[in-house]
Amino acid sequence: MILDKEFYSLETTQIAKKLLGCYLIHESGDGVSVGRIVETEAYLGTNDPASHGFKGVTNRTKVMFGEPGKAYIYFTYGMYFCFNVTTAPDGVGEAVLIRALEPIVGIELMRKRRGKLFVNADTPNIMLTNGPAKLVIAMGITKDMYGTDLTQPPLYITSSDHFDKPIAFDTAQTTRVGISKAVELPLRFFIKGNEFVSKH
DNA sequence: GACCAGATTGTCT
DNA sequence: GACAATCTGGTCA
Repeated sequence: MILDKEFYSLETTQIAKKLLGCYLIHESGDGVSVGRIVETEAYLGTNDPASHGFKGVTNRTKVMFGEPGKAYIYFTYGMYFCFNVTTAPDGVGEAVLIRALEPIVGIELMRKRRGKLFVNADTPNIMLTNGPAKLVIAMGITKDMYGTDLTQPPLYITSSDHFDKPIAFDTAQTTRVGISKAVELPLRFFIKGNEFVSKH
C-alpha cells in the first residue's frame, strides 16, 4: 500500500519513526529500484535551528512549506544531494531526511549508478545506500524531482507490509548526524542492529 | 582502525 | 564571502 496524505499529516517525529521498515520505490526508465528505509532524521520548523526550514521560506526550502508528502531534495557540499519527505501542513516547514536504505530490488542497477567504486565486484553492497547522498545516487533520484508527489509513481513510499510480512525490529533513537546546531535534539531514528545504518 | 584533507558549488548574509 | 543535514581516498599506526 502506498503511503497517502493521511500518513504524511501525522506529526513529523512520528512520521520519521513510522517510516522505518517502509519501502522507497523508484520506477525509472532504467528499471525499478527498491530500498527498505532503515534510518531517518526529523527536521522541525521552529525550535530547531538545524532545520533548513528554521529561517522561513526561501527559494530552496519552499517545498517544505507546501503540502506534505512531497520530495524535498537539496544540494550540499558542492557535489551531493539528499532526499527528504516533506511533512506538516501548508505554511509549516518540516521534513524527514532519509539517511539509509537496505537495498531490496535492483541491486545491480544501484551498483551501476554508484559508478567507479562498484565496478570492482568486491565492493560490498553494504556501502551502496548507507548514507543520505549515497542512496540518492543508488536510487537514481535527481534534483529534477524536487517537489515531486510521493503518493504516486514513479517515486513513492509504501507501507512495511507491501512485499511480505513486515520484518520485526527494535527502534533506536539518538542525536542527529553532521549538524552544528541543535546537536542535542534526539531526532534520529534507525533500526537497531541493521547493518545498512550509516553510523553505529 | 582512526583520523584527516580535498572535492566543488548553491545558498544565504 | 562563509558555510554546508557528505563521501572518498589517503596517511599513520
